[in-house]
Amino acid sequence: MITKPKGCYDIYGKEAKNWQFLNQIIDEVMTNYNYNFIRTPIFESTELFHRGVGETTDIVTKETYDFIDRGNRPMTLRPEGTAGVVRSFIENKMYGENLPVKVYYNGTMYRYERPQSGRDRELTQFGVEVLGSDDELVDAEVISIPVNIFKILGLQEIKVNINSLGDTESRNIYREALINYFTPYKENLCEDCQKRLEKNPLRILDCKIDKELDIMKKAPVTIDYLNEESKIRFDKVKKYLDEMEINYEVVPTLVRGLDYYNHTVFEIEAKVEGFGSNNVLAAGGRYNGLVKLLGGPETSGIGFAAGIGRILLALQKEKINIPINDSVDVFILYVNEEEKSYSAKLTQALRLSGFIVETEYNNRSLKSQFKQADRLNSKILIILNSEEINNGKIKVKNNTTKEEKLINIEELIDYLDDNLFEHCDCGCEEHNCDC
RNA sequence: GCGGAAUUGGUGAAGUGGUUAACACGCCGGAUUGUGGCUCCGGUAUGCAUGGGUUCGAUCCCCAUAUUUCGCCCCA
Repeated sequence: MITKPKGCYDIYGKEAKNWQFLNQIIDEVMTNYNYNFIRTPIFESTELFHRGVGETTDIVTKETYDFIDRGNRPMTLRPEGTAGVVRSFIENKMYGENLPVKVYYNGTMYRYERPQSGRDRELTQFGVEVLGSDDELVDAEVISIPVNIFKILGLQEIKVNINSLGDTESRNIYREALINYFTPYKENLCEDCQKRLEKNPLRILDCKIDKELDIMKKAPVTIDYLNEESKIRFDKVKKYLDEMEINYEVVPTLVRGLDYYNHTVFEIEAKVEGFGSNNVLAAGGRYNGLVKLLGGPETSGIGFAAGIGRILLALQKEKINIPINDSVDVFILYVNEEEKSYSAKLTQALRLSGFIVETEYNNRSLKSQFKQADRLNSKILIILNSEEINNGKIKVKNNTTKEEKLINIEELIDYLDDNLFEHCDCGCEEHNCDC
């Protein structure tokens, strides 16, 4: 048997319905925020990701899907969404447009990692990028997007963590302070942290092994190293979040892995029991240096990305029922070939009239067709009979009330309207109107 | 890249070094020869992930591979 590649998943059945529902919410929310959809290639030149992320990190050296195309060009399946969007921004000279440019994407990303709960090799993320504004209001707005989406979905057990890394100057001073602080205690740190001390000292604060050490608790905190300007900036972001009535916690140990982040960073965690260790549903931050790094003009940027799979997992763990339509309006039953032909004609006509129509495809017994109609939650049954059809009649059954009627064929649409839609008393022709 | 656990029909699973691999759900058919969701009867695995090995014989023991799962590293 040929199996799917490691760390990839088939989405089908009920899960596909949940998936579509979530995507619909995302589209609606992004419309309200007036963000435009952007679609960029699933693979880009390898250099884009290497420059954006930094050559030496583990990410680039062992965690991307790289290949050489037939024209000998080094290519990489995109591991994240930001680099492609920023490339597009630069290449299409969007910096000449009305700024800021506000876009959102929703697509698959590829990371060559060891799969575990909440971490796949092919993952789907949606995310936003705002390019061309350094305003604190944008920071707050970007954080509010996933918060609002989760609120609409009904997720309760989530937590918003924010922090500020400050501008480049603050960040560098802080980094030095961390190295100076930890170096005398190097022997006390775990093996991994000893390596981190040189490679990525900010990450030491995140360490699961060393977090109980006293030296951790007294370690320098980002916020104390912000210069005056960065501090004022961060205060404004918090003020706007307060105005939006968004609950958050300032977590000084929250750092992002990559160098291009500055100022605001945030992540939203699922806190529901049993979620596992990969519990960050959405994460992002400000990256004012990235556009320039990738060859564009000095342009501020901020964005976040959220994993579709993890959000669905969180919904499942919180036992939130997603309202999906798993019923059909009409199921057409038949027995003989003449009736089957009529079914072909009728399904076509009803579907074009906007009804959800099912019929029998396996020539099963009438009894089985009734069972099948129930399995599909059919609201109306149409039982075809050659003799009745030839007399211009058709048999219909309301599967809720079990009331069965023989009606004239011309009356069918009216019958379906009456039985499928609740009519209001206002006399208008609309179904389910709000009056 | 490192470590632990798992892998039996469409599904949930029981089980054993030796002729026909429980049970349940589901599905199909029949009882009811054109009206179902209850009941009863019958049917339903190219055979226990794949490839090697040990053995007279392996689904069961050993090794490898694949996939899944839980952690570590990393987390864009």
